Amino acid sequence: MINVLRPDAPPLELLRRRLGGARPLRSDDVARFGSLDPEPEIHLAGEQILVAGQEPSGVRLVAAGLLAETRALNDGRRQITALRLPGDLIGAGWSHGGCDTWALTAAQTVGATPLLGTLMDPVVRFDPLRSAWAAARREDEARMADHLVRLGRLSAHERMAHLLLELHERLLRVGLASAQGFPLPLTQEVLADVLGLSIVHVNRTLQQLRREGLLVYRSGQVTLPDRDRLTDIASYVAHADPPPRRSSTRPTLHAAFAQPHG
Amino acid sequence: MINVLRPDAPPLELLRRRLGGARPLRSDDVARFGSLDPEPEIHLAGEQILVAGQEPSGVRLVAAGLLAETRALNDGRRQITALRLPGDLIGAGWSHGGCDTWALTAAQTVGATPLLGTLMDPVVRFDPLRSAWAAARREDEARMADHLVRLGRLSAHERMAHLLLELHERLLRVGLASAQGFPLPLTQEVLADVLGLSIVHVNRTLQQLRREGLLVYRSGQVTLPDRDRLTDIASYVAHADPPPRRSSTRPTLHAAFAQPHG
DNA sequence: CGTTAGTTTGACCTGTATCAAAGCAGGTGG
DNA sequence: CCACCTGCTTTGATACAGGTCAAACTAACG
Repeated sequence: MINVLRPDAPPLELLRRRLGGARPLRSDDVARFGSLDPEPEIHLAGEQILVAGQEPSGVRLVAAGLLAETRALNDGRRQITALRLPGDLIGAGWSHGGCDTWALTAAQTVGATPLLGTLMDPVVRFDPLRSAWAAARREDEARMADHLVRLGRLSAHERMAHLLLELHERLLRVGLASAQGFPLPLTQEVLADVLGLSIVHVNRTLQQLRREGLLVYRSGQVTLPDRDRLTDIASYVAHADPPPRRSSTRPTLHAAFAQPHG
Repeated sequence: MINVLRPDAPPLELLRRRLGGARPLRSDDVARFGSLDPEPEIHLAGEQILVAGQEPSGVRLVAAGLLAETRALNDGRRQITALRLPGDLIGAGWSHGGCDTWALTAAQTVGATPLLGTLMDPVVRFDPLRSAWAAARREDEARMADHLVRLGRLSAHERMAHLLLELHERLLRVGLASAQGFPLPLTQEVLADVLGLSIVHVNRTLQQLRREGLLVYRSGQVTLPDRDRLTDIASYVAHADPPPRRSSTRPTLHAAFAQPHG
């Protein structure tokens, strides 16, 4: 039924891969805390999963498919603040404030509240899973900062390259990508809403990447023939390993704000 | 010494105001958990406070002055991912991943690790301070989503209006703004780096707002003569009270991503 | 086959960036 | 007290990235 972005592994294993960032988790590291809800929920493509303002009841794990968190303006403009892939968590503490969550493709989610609830239990301290969980949260925030830079300071090309690399990295971790590429069943409209561009310009940007031999994108399947060059173009910094991000180039943030005058 | 953006209240009271969002905290709600470090730290304008990649040792409260979290690209482009005002927290769990933190003005921070550490202590459950803390984290995330929308989908004018309203709201809460305006000792370069615009364009945008009678900005002091109109222009949604953000206008996120073809 | 959602193309327009230079403090040293 | 820096703001001229509009093309789907 859900045949695209369906991992080869069961949800719990997916969560293990996802949370095991720097140092992999053993499967009992995860299982020890309990299990996921037995009954997964199925979402149709285009279905709304979480509503802005309405505090979600708990945490759910994306088991298959692709979700998006969106903000919409009255006039129809829309911004996707995050794409959620299999292995990602949504709901309390994970979804962005004031955003709706939609299924971009047919999708499947399973409840993870009890499992992640125990994780917060006081009895548990200094546990591999717990620190993995904290690391995952930190990564999530760092990716949001990435997104801010993408929207604020990168050109359309750089943005697209950057996004593709991010998705590749994330899908790779949960076993949904190969070294060369990954499935990406997205409309150009969705890409536009992620990247803060118009549909038409997304189209042209994709074409240019193709012309440059940096991208093959056919029937929802992305191939990146030259990741190094893309990385270079996008100033992409991987998050996989510990992120030793170098600091600012400009030596100081020139200050002296004593008495500006507007 | 630090005379701009210095609250009239001591740091602990500042924290109380800041965390008491929807329902105000009583001062002993906060004090009960301990006190802040006795020894505040002074930062010169332009000084770097936290370095990207280097996990900060704990949490600090901004007691006075203005900080920025930044990401920089090799070629000198820079994006400010967040402005931190008095009352805000920085460090573990609060600062954005992979960002440097700078003092934009002379500033003062005080350690809050022990206080907020006890807050996470298991013994404490269902406490006003704890839920205020959680709400503050949620708001922080929502503001980041705001920022994403600002950069991705708003025009220069809308961005500026939106930012001014946000700052006003935040400063108001900690008692640093009046109903009409607030101090904003920022360079146009900094505004540009927040809004993802060029310095020159920030200047022109400010001028237009002035011409329209929506903004007075002199010697680091902002006045907003017509907040309602600004709110309208920017599609600004306040965060102060519980945020009942209405959902998308477009009824569905048209899907059918079965087999797109790039 | 017609319908519908998505992609592609072309022509054109505009918001914002860039470059360069001039104005304006406030701070410093003579 | 003036003259000069220096950092910031303002202005003008010009270029370009990316938006908008409209229409044609393509491919699924019933």
